[in-house]
Amino acid sequence: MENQEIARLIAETADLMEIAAEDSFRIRSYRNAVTVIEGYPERMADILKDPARKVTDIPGIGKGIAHVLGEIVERGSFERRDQMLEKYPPTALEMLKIQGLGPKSIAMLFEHFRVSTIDDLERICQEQKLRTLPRMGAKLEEKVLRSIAQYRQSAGRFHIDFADRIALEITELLAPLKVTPAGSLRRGRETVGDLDLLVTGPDATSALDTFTKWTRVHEVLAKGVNKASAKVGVEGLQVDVRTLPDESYGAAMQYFTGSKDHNVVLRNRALKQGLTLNEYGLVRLSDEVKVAGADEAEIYSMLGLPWIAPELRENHGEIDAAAEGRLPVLLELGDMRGDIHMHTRESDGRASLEEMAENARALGYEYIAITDHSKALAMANGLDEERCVNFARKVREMDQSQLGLRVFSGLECDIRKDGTMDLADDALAELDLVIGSVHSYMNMESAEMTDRLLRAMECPYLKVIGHPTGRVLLHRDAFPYDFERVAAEAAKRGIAMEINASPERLDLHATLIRIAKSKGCRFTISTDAHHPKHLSNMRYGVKMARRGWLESKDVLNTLPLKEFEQALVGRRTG
DNA sequence: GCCGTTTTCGGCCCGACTGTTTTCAGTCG
Repeated sequence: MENQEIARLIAETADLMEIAAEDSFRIRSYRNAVTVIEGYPERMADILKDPARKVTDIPGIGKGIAHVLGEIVERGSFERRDQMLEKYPPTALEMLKIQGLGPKSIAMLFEHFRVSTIDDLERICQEQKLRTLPRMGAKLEEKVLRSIAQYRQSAGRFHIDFADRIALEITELLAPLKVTPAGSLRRGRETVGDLDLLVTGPDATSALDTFTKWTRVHEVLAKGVNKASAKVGVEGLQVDVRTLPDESYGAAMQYFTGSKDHNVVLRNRALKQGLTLNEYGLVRLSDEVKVAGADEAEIYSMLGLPWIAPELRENHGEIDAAAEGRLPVLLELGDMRGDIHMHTRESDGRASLEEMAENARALGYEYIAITDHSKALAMANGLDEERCVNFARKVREMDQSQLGLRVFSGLECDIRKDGTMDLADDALAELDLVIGSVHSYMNMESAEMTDRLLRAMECPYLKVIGHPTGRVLLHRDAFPYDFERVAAEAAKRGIAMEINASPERLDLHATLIRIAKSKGCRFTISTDAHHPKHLSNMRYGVKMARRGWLESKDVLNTLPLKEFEQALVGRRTG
């Protein structure tokens, strides 16, 4: 049993305990254990097996959780979880994802109406019965119905890092066969509906057996000679594995990478040249001779095009651009020289400045900026003016030579409701880098939100707009505002737009990146890491930037240290 | 349930809003 899985079982139980109104501190301990276990570099199952070691030596794990771990590893569940599931059906957990409802309301709904599924909940709202419960009314019914619609829309889709992880696990499972993800994962879409994996190599057919017998496979949907489909993990991501002969590998990659729209245009182009393109190859119509198939680039080349990066294949002008030789030279992960949005224990991060720096250095960066939260985020223990100034001083006085890379003092400063910054100017002036972010009042009218952001940009110390649309993938939509106007103003003032690389956000997305670029904006790509392991999420931000047609020169944290400092760091009077 | 001890139990993060009230519980971040 993997740590992720163990953590999930405990987290679910904590949710159910909250609905059951159990002791909140006990629940917190469970939740704390979840984060510890998720982030722990060794498998809990292995530590439990080793008589020389004790899981209780891990901070956050005491006797109680140790017992729980033992039970989980032994039989896949534990006593309190079983008790909770007796009381509430597991579908009750789903309802926690609906905005406006918390554990108390869910418990009440269950008691009064036996509501335990999203469908039940929807019916109760439509029948206007929710409002008959104490402290609930028509507005809440509306809000819940809206949230249900959003929830349904995102159901069956998965974050990119999850799909990526599964793809990697299957690649390892099927080694030494060559496994390549195609589909939306290869194109770098921010969420993935199902995972397409192409497999080639000698004896590829046995790969289908290995795959369908894999312990993480939950349900086999179909299995033939060349293809198997299965739901993987309890999350139920559908994975399609196809085996292919070498000679059509390139054609299959091209075909299954998509997008559908890109492929339609490409096949039409082929037809005009007397060729037909399918998943087996590019074939000349006149004599049915296959002219390309093994190599993807060769297919594009035979169609008179340079190879087009998968991230661009959305039929958003990339085929014309390719034909006319004006494809961008896309940014690459290796171009990134720094990560300039991350948190430490000073606010809501999980590691120290030194730990973050050490891990960033291991990734080859030349510099980072530590940007903890400001005081408006009380729950995140945000910094007030005094702590902020002290932090800047501490960074200035630090002996950075030990760290092996340059650390900038920064802040992710809240943009308040009225567009003013959460901390006073004289405090912000002490910092190397100020990111301004919206974390509250996200349901403002578009015009109001536009004014708020324009006003924020009047602050002379603001250098970057953090996660500019506030979306949380599969959970919360972007807040509306006049993006073009804000982007134009940012460009004018030399304020960069952030591409937040967290797989939960990936904000900005491709369309807005292209709009912002057309307005003259420059960008930063950062992970918003709250833990050293999040630093590797940079690759998803880079994918998003590539989907937005960005080149290295568009992104400020590709610059070498000295130039980056000149471009973005330091005091400016406006 | 964990931690850190003043070794046997008390402390553990909180401010603000929202929708419902008519003084505040529940949700959110």
